[in-house]
Amino acid sequence: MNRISIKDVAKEAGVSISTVSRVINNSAYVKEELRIRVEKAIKKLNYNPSTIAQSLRRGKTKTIGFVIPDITNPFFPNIVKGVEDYLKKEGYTLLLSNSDQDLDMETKIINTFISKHIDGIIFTGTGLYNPALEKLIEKGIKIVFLDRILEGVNASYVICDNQIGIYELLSYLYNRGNRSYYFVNGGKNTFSAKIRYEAFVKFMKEKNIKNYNHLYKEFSYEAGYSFGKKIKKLPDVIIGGNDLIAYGIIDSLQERGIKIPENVSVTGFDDILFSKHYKPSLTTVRQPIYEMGYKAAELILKIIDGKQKQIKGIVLKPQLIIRNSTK
Amino acid sequence: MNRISIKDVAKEAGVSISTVSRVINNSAYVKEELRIRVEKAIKKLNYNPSTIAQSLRRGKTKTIGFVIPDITNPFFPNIVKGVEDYLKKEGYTLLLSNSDQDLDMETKIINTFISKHIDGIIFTGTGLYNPALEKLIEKGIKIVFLDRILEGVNASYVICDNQIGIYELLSYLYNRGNRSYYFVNGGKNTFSAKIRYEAFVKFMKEKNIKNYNHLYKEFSYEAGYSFGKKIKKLPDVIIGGNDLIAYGIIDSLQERGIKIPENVSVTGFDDILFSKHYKPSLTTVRQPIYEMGYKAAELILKIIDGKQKQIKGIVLKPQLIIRNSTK
DNA sequence: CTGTTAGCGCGTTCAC
DNA sequence: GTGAACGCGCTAACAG
Repeated sequence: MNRISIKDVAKEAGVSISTVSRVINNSAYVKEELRIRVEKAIKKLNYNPSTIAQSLRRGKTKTIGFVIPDITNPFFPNIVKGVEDYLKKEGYTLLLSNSDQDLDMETKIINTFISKHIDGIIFTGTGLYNPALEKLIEKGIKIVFLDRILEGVNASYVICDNQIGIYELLSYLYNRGNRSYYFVNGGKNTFSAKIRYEAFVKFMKEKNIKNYNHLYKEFSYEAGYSFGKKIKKLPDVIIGGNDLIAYGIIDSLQERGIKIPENVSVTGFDDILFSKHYKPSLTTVRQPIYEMGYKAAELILKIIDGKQKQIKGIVLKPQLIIRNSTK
Repeated sequence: MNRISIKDVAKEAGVSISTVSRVINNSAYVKEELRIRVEKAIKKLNYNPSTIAQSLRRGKTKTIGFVIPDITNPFFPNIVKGVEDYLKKEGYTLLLSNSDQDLDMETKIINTFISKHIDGIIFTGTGLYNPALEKLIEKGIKIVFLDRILEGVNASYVICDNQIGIYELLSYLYNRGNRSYYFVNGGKNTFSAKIRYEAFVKFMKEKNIKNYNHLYKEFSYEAGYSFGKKIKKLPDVIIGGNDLIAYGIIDSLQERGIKIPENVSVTGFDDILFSKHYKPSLTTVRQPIYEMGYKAAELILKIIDGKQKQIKGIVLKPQLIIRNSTK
């Protein structure tokens, strides 16, 4: 249980602690001979510098907090991976925490992060405005919003262009002759659902389509499933707010003997891991999930390093993926 | 950018920093009046105690490191959730890191963890022996192995009883009249693959089955897919080393026009999220994934608190899940 | 080029 | 019951 400190190394090497510090950080020239002695001592004692002491001293922790709603939602692992990969590359540590879609938990996490002196935070919140965010800004902790923007909070963000995604999806379907649409969307107070809804309505107006419906439910398999169980009159296309919803719709319709895409087309949004293996494979809009995480990490570090002064929004392009759930 | 420290609070409240400290930690009685003044000051200044200063002082960080191979593998999100949920409940923080199945990365992570003074580590490694683990033990950092045991390392662990899982699966299949088996397994140097292989062979011997094959590949969809593309003579059952392998096998066989389970039964292991929605839905062995994480977190904290002195192995029971990919 | 020293924010004696 | 002072491990400024 004996933590080895810089003192022990100094003693072992017969130098002062500052010399050890210099060797560790390569912060000043140290005579070859001493450096070697220090390095040997470090090896011998199995010394690891204490990050927490360094952080206390430097006033920076090289740690980025990342708040996500739920890691078990298949959308997030890849985004986390993107964040982590970039941060690791830059010598930063990721502090990840699930908010479980709960505002209080979100607040708690933010406070923990503040206590832990994180240098910056990447925020994929529950979708509702959280006053704790002000505190963050007040303390000078940098923020990047990821996958959603929060009204009233003026901060940098990385999102995917949902409007274009919906537009391309609908254009494709429209050009193939589909004329009636049902949009089964995610939760009403989420950024993604709202923005997709807007893009949907805009397209309907643009093409002067009257035969359409829209419903806010939830971004889950079950939401899609329960919808598919009940729907009476089938439109040409059912748009799932995300892939999970589409899966649920497909399964419930198939159980009712309805054929996809022969009787009705079904689409998703996200292109998560299994969408290409679904039966039928899912026509959907691919978000560059990993890249979104990667870019967000890149952006937050830029802001922290002062290389990015103004607020910046990065908007990534989605990609229409045509598979076998549509005709 | 002005961090508020205990000093500021003390000044604001007109007391000494020790009094503030006592209020924060409830470590000694403080006169009602002062306590209230301190609490007011904390509120007013929006003060959060510095965890890193506390850690430095106390010599404990209330942080647990968790090494996993890859968060984008659908097996892991739930296990992470289990770990995180328990740790949060106990006021601990989780430090998660992906090793990307790379031994060097693993070592790097361990060193980072040591530098960060984690109090304990939950370890789901690449499967190969890592000398850096000795260092951990040497430093008195507690370890719990999760989902795998490492030969030669004497430490506590939480695993699922793979043998029973395989046994029950095979018994079921055998009792239904299946007599020839092909086991498409994960990577040769992983704990899970080895132990499942052993259980498989044991059963074959026990029932005196001669008509069986075994192959070490990889725990991935692609591994299963490439196998299914090539296999000539179909056995009664193809056992996938995990669900992903089974998915790949199913898809490739179906593409060849082979019907499942009519022409051949296919099984998996794990019961990840999509297995119940697969087509056909997958017969598999469910591991209590979330619970494994939860128990591991519970165990590591027990060890840290000194409530668990001896090395302890927790073995969770799997559950046979019969669905439509077998006959 | 190297050593001495102050202090980052906090908890914990030890006096009072 | 409360405050002053020390030190956790480290870096940065300063002195030599």
